[in-house]
Amino acid sequence: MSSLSLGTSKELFVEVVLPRPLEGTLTYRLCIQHDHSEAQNSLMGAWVIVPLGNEKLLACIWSVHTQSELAGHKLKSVCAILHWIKALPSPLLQLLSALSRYYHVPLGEALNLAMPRWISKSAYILNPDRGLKRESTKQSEFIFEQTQQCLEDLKVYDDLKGLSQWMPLARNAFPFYVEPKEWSFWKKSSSIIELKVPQIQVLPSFKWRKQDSFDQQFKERGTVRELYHLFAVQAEYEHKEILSALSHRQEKTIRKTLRSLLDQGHLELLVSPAHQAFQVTQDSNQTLTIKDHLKPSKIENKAQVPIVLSQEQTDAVHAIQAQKGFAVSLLHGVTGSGKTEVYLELIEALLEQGKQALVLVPEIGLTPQTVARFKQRFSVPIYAWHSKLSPNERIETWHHLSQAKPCILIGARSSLFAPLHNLGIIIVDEAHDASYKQGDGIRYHARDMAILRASFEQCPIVLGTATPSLESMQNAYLGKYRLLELKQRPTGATLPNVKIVDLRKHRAVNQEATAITYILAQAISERLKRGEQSILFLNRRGFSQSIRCVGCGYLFSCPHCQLALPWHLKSQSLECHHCEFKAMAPATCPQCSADTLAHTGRGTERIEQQLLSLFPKAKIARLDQDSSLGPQELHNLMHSDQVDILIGTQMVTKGHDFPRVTLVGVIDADVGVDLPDFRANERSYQLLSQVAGRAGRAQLAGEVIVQTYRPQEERLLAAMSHDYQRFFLYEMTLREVLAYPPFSYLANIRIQGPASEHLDQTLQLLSQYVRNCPLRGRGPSIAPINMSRGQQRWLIVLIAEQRAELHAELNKLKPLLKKQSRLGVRCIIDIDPIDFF
DNA sequence: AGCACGCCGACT
DNA sequence: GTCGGCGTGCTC
Repeated sequence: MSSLSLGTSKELFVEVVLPRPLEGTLTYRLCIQHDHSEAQNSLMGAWVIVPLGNEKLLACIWSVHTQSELAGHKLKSVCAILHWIKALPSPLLQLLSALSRYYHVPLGEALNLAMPRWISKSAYILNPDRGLKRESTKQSEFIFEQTQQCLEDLKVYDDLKGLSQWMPLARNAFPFYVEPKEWSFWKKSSSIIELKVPQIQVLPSFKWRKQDSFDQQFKERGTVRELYHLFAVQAEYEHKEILSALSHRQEKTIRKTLRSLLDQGHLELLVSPAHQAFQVTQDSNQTLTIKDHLKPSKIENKAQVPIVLSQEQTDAVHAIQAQKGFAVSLLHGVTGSGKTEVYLELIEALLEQGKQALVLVPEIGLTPQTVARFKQRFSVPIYAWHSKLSPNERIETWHHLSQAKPCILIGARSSLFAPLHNLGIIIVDEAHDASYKQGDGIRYHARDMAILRASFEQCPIVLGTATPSLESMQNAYLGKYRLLELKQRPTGATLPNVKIVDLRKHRAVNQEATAITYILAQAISERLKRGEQSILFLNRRGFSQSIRCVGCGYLFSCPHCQLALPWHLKSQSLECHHCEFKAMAPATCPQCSADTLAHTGRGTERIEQQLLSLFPKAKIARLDQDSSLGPQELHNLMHSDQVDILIGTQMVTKGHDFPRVTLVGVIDADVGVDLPDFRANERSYQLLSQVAGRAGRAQLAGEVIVQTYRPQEERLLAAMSHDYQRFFLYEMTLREVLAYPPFSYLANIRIQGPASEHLDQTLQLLSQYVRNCPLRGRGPSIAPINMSRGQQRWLIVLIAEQRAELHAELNKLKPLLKKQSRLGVRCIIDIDPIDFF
């Protein structure tokens, strides 16, 4: 290299990942000022602005090199390093890379998962290209000259440049006055560029440059004079401080004066690093101030009563702690066996070592309760991370996590990609929960990615669940995971009694309440008398499954999805649960015009109605997606005894602890098992187990009554006898015979788009592929759920005995899918799918 | 993804 | 003769 004049400037080549569906990285030039050997390391994962085509994009540095094959060729340069956003930690880079390969997603798209996208509005940076030579069409020469002129006028340019280090500034964040005309000229002449980048709060301040020589003018005129007096006391003020010190003046006047002082060179503009800006902001309902957590952390156990773990719990904690570095533990404990105490104990030990903990929970719904529980115990900051965070909360959390101080992050799927810089443990709570699998976009499984992240972080990971997925349990038996069992409830509560009611033999209690047998009604009535609570579970919302004409058999179904249309009491209409379709039900059959329409099947709304007729004096609440009951509200209602009977869908099975519930009734234990999905049994088992666990969690003994048409099925019997082993052995046999996971590996290919020649062509090509494919394959078959507006959905399932085979085949197929995708036919690869619709 | 380039059909 | 459709390929 020729330009090593003083060794102060060095040219590097950086591989950059851009948020575009590009498979790999692109190479850019980067000049850094000081030749620190660390510089190269700190650049890994750094956030930068780079040019791509006509745009400037936020991107991430993947790797740094001193040479490149592409050197000498048309390489563009990095515009700016956004040094105030902490670089992605390298385990996260590794995770994205692995995810990209595993789920067959371009690296650039995977990057989106970890991008700091708290974009507020447009931000502006100085154009790095300005002053560079442009192609000499007359027009651009003209603009070039004008720009030069403009910059001459812009005396504060150096200040701005110093400020910027490419700091993006919103228009109103400029701390001094900018004429509207001037602003628009800057924009037109490309002196500044509009960007969509993560924008942070900027804390500009002003410094008086020449303290000794004050001009006469400052002693005379109003605002200038006041500013002079201000700066006589202290050389430097934050912009905000100046505004409040001169609050009797108009803000515009102050900004104008500041501008002129800047232009004359009396003032200097400074900007605090962003993370410092966040030290002053503070969440009012956070128990700790942020300043507190910046102090050397003192981890104290806030629990008033010392927590005594049972022998089983202690053993589990020790077993997990005995393993060094990366290790997966499967914590299998029945509901109420105290898994959370194990988590807390493990986390506490790691916080003491100065580490951070990540706790994954299935849905946002139960985050507040979990957060509360953790806050009760720990004095370190506890952050929640979910899609409903406001941009400000997101920015703050991001910066706090980056500080690498001990803290706990509790969040759903996406918190996996949060920039924790000192991760000590990952907990996956309710690890079997299907909501860990992302259902759209990048269809990753948070449980699996959590394991990968832990492996890159070299830290332990705990999968906690009462009903492990077959895959997880299989891995435990194969020795890949450490299996830890919690078999007892430390509170001493006994497991509930279970009664299975065969619907083929037992009639409904009366004509009004067709869904409730005499046995169940009797049990509810007893609870009412004793002042105890009951929960009734039915995994189907709405009033009825649909409406059928008894005369001709016509069934109302969704015109888009071809699925039965559930009828809703509240809206008095038919509502599709898969698309937006909604319609009023006519009084007569559209097919035979008879008035013999009748409701078929039953949903939670109908049960609610039947219960009201059966127990007119009882206080009844309903919990499902249609009821407006919030988690907090429900909690209050249940604990203040304002509810006698709670009826709901699977929402009632999650996370709650209601000590006064002594009866759980399952209205129909067979809902969902007839779906064309090999995991239907597993799901049903998990649901039933959870429901059964709701009864009798405290001192009062619990009872479970299950109504079913299939009292002999293993999923039911195993769930009711709290016998996971029994279910596991039974279901594994089935899976092995049918060669389904965990005995094979699946991928779905979803094809969707408007009906067209391209779609036909795609299907043709793919069906040809499936026929010649060495893997077992099904399809393309039309998906039962079709989308609205003439869209079609088709599905291909590929089944392989080895992971490697599957990936190899998909890699072969990918170019074709990509090509068709650009023809308006969306082709999506879904690895380890959980739904087959 | 966005965008430019390029190659064929219907219009001032 | 051009405008504009979309199929194709590239972006450092």
